[in-house]
Amino acid sequence: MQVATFNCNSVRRRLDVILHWLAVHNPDVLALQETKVQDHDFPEDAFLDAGWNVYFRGQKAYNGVAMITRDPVEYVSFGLQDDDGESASRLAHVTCGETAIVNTYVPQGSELGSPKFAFKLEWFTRLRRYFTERFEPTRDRVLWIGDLNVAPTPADVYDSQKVWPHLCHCQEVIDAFRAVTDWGFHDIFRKHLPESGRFTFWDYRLRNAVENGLGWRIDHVLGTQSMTDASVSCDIDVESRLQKGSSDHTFVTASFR
Amino acid sequence: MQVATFNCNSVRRRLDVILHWLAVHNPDVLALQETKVQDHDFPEDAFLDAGWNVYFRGQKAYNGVAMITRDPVEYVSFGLQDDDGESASRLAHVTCGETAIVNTYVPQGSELGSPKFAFKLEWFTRLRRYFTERFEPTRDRVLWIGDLNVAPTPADVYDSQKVWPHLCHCQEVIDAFRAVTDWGFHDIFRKHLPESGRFTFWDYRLRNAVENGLGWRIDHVLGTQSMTDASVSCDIDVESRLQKGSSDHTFVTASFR
DNA sequence: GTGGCTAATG
DNA sequence: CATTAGCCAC
Repeated sequence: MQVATFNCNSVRRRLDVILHWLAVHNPDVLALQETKVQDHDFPEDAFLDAGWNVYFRGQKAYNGVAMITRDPVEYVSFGLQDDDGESASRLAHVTCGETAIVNTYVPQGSELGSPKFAFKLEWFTRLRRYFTERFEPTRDRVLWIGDLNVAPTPADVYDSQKVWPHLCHCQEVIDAFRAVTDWGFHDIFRKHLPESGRFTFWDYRLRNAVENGLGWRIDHVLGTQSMTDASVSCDIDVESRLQKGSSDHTFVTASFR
Repeated sequence: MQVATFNCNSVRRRLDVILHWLAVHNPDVLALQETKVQDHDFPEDAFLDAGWNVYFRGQKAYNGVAMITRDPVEYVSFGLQDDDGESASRLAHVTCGETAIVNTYVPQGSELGSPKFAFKLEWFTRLRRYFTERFEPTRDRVLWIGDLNVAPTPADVYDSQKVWPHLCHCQEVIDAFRAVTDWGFHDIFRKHLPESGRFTFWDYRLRNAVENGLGWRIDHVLGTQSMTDASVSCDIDVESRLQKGSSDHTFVTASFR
């Protein structure tokens, strides 16, 4: 099984990029974040016409998640389900055979110490509860993927000391993230690619950020023990980020036995 | 000599289209309207690097004219010169050898009877004065080209009766336009292509307008008697309008002995 | 429909 | 730098 995640920064703007990537890589599941489109404007037919199944939930201008799958899924839901549906455009959950895949777009947090930052911290807490209430880490095959807006170690940022403390690289956020992983997630990406300098996001505002290594690893592939054991490789499609008309993030792929 | 006119609807958006067209057609002069760019943002280098000379005057968001020439010109000026420079982004005047070429982007007029409509009518009056003060129609080789925002005869609109009275096809505007041509301009386009249904502009908002013949002839090539006598052919590049990423107008070309 | 503008977000 | 929205013009 091959699973991928991509913060596409507008699914409409990135439609050709995504369809091309799907055609070349033919994954079982592609998880998208920041689709930035309301459901009635989602380019559903473009995916259906290319032979994919697509499940999505979005809102105007911000957020939005989608799952593109080769086979229809047995289960799909959106949101943390502890609210009135406000989180629907940040969490998509599908079941493919024995595997649950939870795709999240964790709030970015706006500014350290801001209300949105508090909301981000809470979001990790709510997400931990989401997992504890639904799964048993020693029993279930669970993948947590997506744009988690956290670079959890110094190896995950181009210059940890320089950026610290940052929205995605500060103690509070790392602790909040760790509180989720402590439930029972392992970093599948790091199992296969332990060296530093492997990034998944480069700010548009930094020119030649990719060439100069000015990136962040904030898009993740995490899994329970059984998923981690079953994983055989991970990869970042850096080339795609170098194309013009690309998202500021790129595709991260994981393969499983 | 080959001269062309093109309302490019943003020279920045249309840069590739224009450079490609220049490379293929290699005209002596290409007159552009609606460049929609301030001078400090005009893509001058792109034309210079391709071996062209370029003279331009624009403003923010609206209007803007440019002359692209194979050889440097002996004279260039902008505007009607009866104002504080407000008309500079609607009139470019160059001299190439014995020939004066005046490229205008006549005000569209917004709405029948509006202040902008009155401004349009005035503009033709001011333009007649521009010609009378500078040229002698029986002596001088003068070309008047550009987007004149007038379809002067029923043959110049897809359905004259249906659209009448329209900003670009009503008695007042036709009379104002005729007052200029009466000074001494002949319709060089019509000398070579007398049949109706030859259009240079198709509204973006009408789907398949070109295929359905829903166009207008509002981009013109007019000349004094000597220019008209020297003219050998005219052509509209309809194909260019059918490409995606095209302007709503297309290129009109005239060849001279 | 397709431009460009401003403003906000990231 | 690159999205979105809402505005305006043609």
